[in-house]
This record gives sequence, structure tokens and C-alpha cells, in this order.
Amino acid sequence: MPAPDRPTLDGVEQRWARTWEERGTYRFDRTRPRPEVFSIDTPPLTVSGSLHIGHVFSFTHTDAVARYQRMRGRAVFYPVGWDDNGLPTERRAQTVFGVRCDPSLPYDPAFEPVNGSGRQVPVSRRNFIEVCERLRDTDEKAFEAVWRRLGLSVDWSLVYVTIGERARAAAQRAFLRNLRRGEAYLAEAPTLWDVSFQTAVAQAELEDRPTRGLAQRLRFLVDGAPVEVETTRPELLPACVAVLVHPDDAEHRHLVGRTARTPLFDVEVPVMAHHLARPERGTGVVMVCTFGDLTDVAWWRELSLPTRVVVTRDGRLTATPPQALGRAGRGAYAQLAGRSLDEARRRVVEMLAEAGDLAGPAVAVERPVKFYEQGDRPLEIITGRQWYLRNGSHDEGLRDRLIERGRELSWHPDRMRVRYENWVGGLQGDWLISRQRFFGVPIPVWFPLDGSGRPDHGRPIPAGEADLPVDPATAAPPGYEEARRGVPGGFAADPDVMDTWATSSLTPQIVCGWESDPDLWERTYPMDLRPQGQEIIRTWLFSSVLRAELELGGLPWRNAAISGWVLDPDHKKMSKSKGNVVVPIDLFERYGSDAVRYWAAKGRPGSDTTADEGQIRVGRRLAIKLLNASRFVLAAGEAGEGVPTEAVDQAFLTRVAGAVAEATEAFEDYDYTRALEVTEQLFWSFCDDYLELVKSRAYGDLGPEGAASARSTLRRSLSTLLRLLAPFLPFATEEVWSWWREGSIHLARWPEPDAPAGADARMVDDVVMVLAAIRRAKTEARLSMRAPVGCVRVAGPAAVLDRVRAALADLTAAGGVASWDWTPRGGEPAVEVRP
RNA sequence: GGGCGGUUAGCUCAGCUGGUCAGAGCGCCUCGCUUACACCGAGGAGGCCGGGGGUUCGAGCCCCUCACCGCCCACCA
Repeated sequence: MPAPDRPTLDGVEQRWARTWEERGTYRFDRTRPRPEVFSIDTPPLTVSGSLHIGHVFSFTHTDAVARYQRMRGRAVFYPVGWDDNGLPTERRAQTVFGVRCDPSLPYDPAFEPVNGSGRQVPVSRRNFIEVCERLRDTDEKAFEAVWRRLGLSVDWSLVYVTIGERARAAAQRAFLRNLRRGEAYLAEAPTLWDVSFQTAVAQAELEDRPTRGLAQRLRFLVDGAPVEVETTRPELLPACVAVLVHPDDAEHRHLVGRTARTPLFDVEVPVMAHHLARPERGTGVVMVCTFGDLTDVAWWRELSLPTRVVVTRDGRLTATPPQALGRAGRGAYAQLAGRSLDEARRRVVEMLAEAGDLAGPAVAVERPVKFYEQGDRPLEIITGRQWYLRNGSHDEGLRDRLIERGRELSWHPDRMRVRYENWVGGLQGDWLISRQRFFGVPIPVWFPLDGSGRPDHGRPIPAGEADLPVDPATAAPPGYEEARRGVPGGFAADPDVMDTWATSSLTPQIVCGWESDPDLWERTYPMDLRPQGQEIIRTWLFSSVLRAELELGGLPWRNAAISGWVLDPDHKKMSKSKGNVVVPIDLFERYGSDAVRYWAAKGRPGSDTTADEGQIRVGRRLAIKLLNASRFVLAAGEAGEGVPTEAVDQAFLTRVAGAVAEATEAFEDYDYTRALEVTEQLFWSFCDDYLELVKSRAYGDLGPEGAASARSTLRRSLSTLLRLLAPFLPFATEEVWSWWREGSIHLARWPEPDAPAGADARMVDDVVMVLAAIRRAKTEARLSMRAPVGCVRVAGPAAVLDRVRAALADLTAAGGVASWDWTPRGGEPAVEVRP
């Protein structure tokens, strides 16, 4: 199809997206051996949210690299996944369809969710999962449409979902292997618990939020003498099991070894020394409760303190008092039993005040409190039976290996490695992978029931690997009849599902066909690139390295590209709650996808970027300019097979070759931004300088030989420029390519830096210098660029004059120069223009 | 509390191992409807490179220190 008279970007996205799909342009060629493959482990996006500009930003970076590698001749394995597993989908199902899961209800095949508001309808687990699936299907279609519009060169036949069969099987298989090797284990331990979601959460999902509270001073008694203890959680006083001071605290260390009595509940607790007790905090004397925070857990463990539980899973005080309380204590506790934590806190303070056990007024304080990152109530710590996966926190050997893997991995940018090492070095405990939720991958395990129908958690019955994926809630374990479910001597399913990261951590295994497609596995694993956000280094990246190390003993990929944030124009991180989120589709409509991609690619690896419509406009201008310049080049006429003969043409091609070398080097280093900058600069110099200079000659005004040389150079340069820009502007470049070439530019070979022998690239600068001087003179004289000038005098070193004179015919034509005057001399070249 | 980034023209940002490194684009101003493009072209003005010390013949670039901004980690008394 020849170039149209008035090229336009309108409709290019729809047209080319369709063509690429029909022709399978980005289909992975799985006949290619591993060295010819470039495989990418893309982040499975949470489909329950909405796609925002940050996703567009980072996915464009990956796509630019993918397109570069494809043009380098690699078969690019570039699947895309949706994370539809877990809590976010459940939450959205609850709000969109107004349902709530009640596992005790029976399945209702006729149930139809209504888009709704108001009260949440309780439904069975199976109905709930069906609602989640329905929601997920529509969400995923919407996401895919955005990605196609953006022009991601993913292979859409390779889509995977984290709740899908393949992912469930892989997650369960990996878990069973972990179980067999003793890396997964069941333990009764203090657990961070979200009282809203009614589930345990892992360390990686915590975040600190500054939270206001009241610090109270409580009066304990040690041998009849009052000792003040400060706390923001007075309601946990009945759970107090010890009082601590720092061993070097001169003021308090005499108390160590003695016994304190708690106010109100009158329980005897030991006074002990521990180095984590901070003399400068509060009164320097701290009470340990089971459990107020993670420090309590550490103290409880290290000092072998007893357990005194008062908090229930729904965030209330237990109905019955702890055993340790005496008669007086029980009386006091009765006023707190069953109350919410907030109520109990207020009540216990009143009681303390009445009893005269408060040493002063409450002081308002703000301190960091741990929240589940998706939750809105502070986490509590309760004791429960949960599944854990070893992660090196208690195993120096494993930890060192994980650190070592982090060093083997190439990070882009390199400094991101520090975050990984910080995280691995700071792990507090093994990874808690069980969740008390519904829409997730079930833990593939049952427990035998004893004679009285109680499960024996010490002897889990693992599923058979051949049966995966399995839902223990509906399938019977190997060797059992379904009829024995729930009956004494029979079995019971483990009711829990896995943490969503327990599935996501296996994306390389899932997409590369681990244990299910050995041929694919051979060609794609370990993968080349893991692109992801910095905020999930501690979760996705770390857990992926861990799972691969445990199962396969090595890194799952060679490179990790960590993207930065997109900030709004006020330098705030974008978030829905701030209302500053930019919707990508809207930008695509207004500026075109290439323009948005251009803006994204200007964001350097790992650096934050501002959402700047000005930059997007520049991208649009670049795309339009490309269409117009290309039209001109192609309209100038065929070049034949001739090699450029004019010195200035050869000089420009040398410049082009230099840019190709630089862009290639940048891309090899994952620095797509530098590749774009180099290319962009070349392109504008091509349009503004070279093209203007040789225009007359290209038209044939200066004879056929010069015309052939110019046309050949124009076409060679254009071909190279288009290919250099193809990773960034896939639509505009493909459009132009289609005007004069067969096949997709995205399957064309990346250009080689081949410069003509003996050409001198400095000539371009010298000639442009003179051209610019002529233009300046015309502008200052308020003349049209086409206006003729009289005499142009050039003074400077002889070598410079020679280089300028080598393009004299072009300069004379482009500048409309009547005569020239040359003055060889040392120093900086100078140009004087006379009317 | 520890750590990692950042602070360069009004705005968004380049400036590699210290010596044309004071740059680009946007915006602004002026000029120009030139047969690729007015969704354009040409030209111009704009900065004591966050502050303060130091090293050096020479420092946006190295060292120290302070101040802001962003983020990560941290045991919430």
C-alpha cells in the first residue's frame, strides 16, 4: 500500500492490532532452541482493580525490550497473566454482587447474583466462587482490550490465570514437594490476624501506618512498691505475663528477679531483663502480653514465657478469663469479657482510674501500627495452626543461598538489589502460606479423623500428584471413600487456601510448563527477564527466588527489571483514594497509543516519572512527524541499488551507524530510554538538517547521479530509523513500513551499524553549522527561509572549509546562496551572511 | 532508628570514570503559509547546577556536613 497524500494516525491502533492478531505476528515459535529464545515472566495483574497509568508505564518498558529482542532474531516467549486469585477478587465480588461467603450453606444451582447494593446476601462457598469467576471473566476481557490498544506484543494464546487449572496444579505440586522435603510444615504459633477478613496474613503483606492512641501509665507493685509501666494497650493487661527492663538500666535493674503484681487483675509476673527493653521508652519498664505486638512474640519466645490469651479471632476479649487470674482478677475480667477491644480498652482505663492504679493522665501518642496492606483495622496476634514454608529466616544456610542468588541476578537498576538483601536479612519468621479464605488454591491435604472424629493434624494426607489440581473439599484422599468424609476414622479436608503469592511465586514454572510440558520447559526456563514493580520485591520477587531455589536449585531468571512509580504532577504517588488516577484509555483516545508509549519509555529503568501530558504530546508529534517525513522520503523516488556516492550522504550514514551502535548497546543493557533518546535525536537531525539540506538534490534538481545518492541515503536512513523506533512506536512504524515493505517491521531485523568506509561524520556538523548560520541571518532579517541571500563568507580551519565545500551544491540550493567566500584561518569557524 | 534515591533554566529531565558540562524538550518571545508536515518550520531569551565547608592547577561531577522531597526496612512500651 503506497503512502497516502495525507497520512494520519487515526485508526492505526485498531487496524494493526487486528492485523497482528490475524497474522500471529507475536506468536511464540516453540520450535526454537533455548539460546534463540527470549522469555519474559510478566507480572500477573490483579484484575479486580483497574488498569492505571502505572501499569501502562512499566508494561511499555517490558514491551520495548521484547520488541527489541524479537528484532534481534530471538523467539520471544511473552505470555501475560491475570492474578484473579484471592482476596481482591473476593472483595470485589462482595461489593459488585452483594454476596458474602458462608461455607455452612448448601450450593444453590439456581442462584443468580444481582448487581447490587445494600445488604450482602450469604451464599455457599461454591456459589461464591462462581460469582468470583464470573466477575473475573469480565474484568479480564476489559484488561486485555487495554493491552491490545497499547500494542503490547504479547502472545495472547499464552494467557494464564492464577486461579486456573495449570496454576492450581503447579501451586499444589510445588506445595506437595515442599511438604515431602519438610520445607512446608504445620505449626501452632502466634499469627498475625486480620479481624475484618478473618484470615492470617504473612510478614510480607504487612505495612506500618502511623496511628493515634493513648499512652496510659499503669501502677504495678513490686514488693509493695509502685513501679510505673506505660502502655497503649491497657486492655491486654489480663494477658500480661512478664515485666521487662533493660539489663543496663541503672534505675530499674534492681527489680530484675523479683515479682511484680499487675494492677486490677492481681497476677504475679516475673520482672526480667532483656536487651530489647528500651530505657528511654515510656517509663523504661515494659509489660509483655500474649500478644500485643511482634516484640511480645519475640520476648515470649526468647524468655519462654507462658501464654495467656485474651483476644479472639473476631477482635474481642475472650468470654472466659485466663487461668492465671485469681478471684479478684476474675471479677475484674468479667466486666471486659466479650467486649470489643476498643470498648475493653476504655473500660479497663475507667476501672484502673477507679482503683487508683493510673499514675497520671493519658498522653496522646502516634506510633506505627501493623496493618494488613489491604485491610483497615490493626492486626491482632492470635495463636493458631497454620501452614508455613521455610524461607531462610531460621536457616542460615538457606538464607545465605538466597542472598547469593540475589547477587547472581542482574538487577536493572543495580541498586534495587539492596532492597532484596534488606528483606532477606530481616526476615522474622517462616512464610505463613495458609489463608482462611475461599477463592484461592486449596491446600491439597486432608487429615485423618480419630475415633471421636477429631482431626489428627500431625499426620496430613497429601494428594497424589497425578490428581492435581484437586479440591480436598470435594475429592477424597487417596485410599479413602468419599463416604468417610467427616466420620470418625475417616478424613477431613484442610479447609484453608494458599496465600496468593504461593501461586504467583511460581509464574515461571506455570508459564514454562514445569512438569507438564517438558519440551516447552527446555526452551524457556530459566527465563531471561522478570520485570516488576519495586513494591513487590519482598513478595513476588523474593518468593519466586525462594520457590525456584527450593525446587530447582537456581534462579528462575537472569535479569530483573524494576520499574519506578508514576507520580502525579504534584509529585504524589497516584492512588485511587487520592482521586488523582489517570485512566489510560482516555489518553490513548486523545493522543494515540504511540504517544503514551513514548512518554512511558522516557522513564528510565527504576526511576519515578511524572504523569506529564506535555511529554505525551511530544510523543504524538514524533509519531506524526514520522509519517510525514516518511511520506516525503518515499515520494522522492526509488533509489535503485546504488550506493551513496556524495560525501555528505556517506557522512550522514556514518552518523546513523553511530546511533545504531549506541541504541543497540543501550538496549543490551536494558536501557530502553537511552536507546530512544539516541534514536530521537538522530531522527530530528535527519528531518531538520539532512533532509532540508538534500531536498533539492533528491528532487533531481542537481542531476541524476546526485539524486540517486540522496534518495538511496534517505531510504537507507529511513529504514534504519523506522526499525530503531519500532519498539517505541509500534503503530506508526508499522504503518510506514507497510507503505513500502513486505511483512511486519516487528519481525524485521534490527539494524546493524554499517558505516560507509572512509566517510567523515564531522562533515555533518560543519555543514549544519553553516546552514544554521544562514537560517539565523534570514530569521533576523525577517525573511522567509526560501528568500535568497547574497554572499556567505566562511572563515575557519582549512579542514573545516574543505568539509563544508564538499557539500557546496546542497548548501547553495538549500540556502539560496548567490556566492561564497572562503577565508582559511585558525580558531573557531565563523560564518557571515550578506543579503 | 537504619538504608536507598533525588534536589541542574518557569516545567519535565540529560549530563559516563572531575578539565568545550552549563545541555535537551516543553512552555515563553520573535519571525516565516518554503511543493513531507501549520497536529508545521526557523531563530531567541532563560540557570551563582539545594545551602555550607573541603580536596584539586581545575568540581553539577570527588569527600564532609546541613536542609528539604520520595521510597524501603525497623520490635506498635
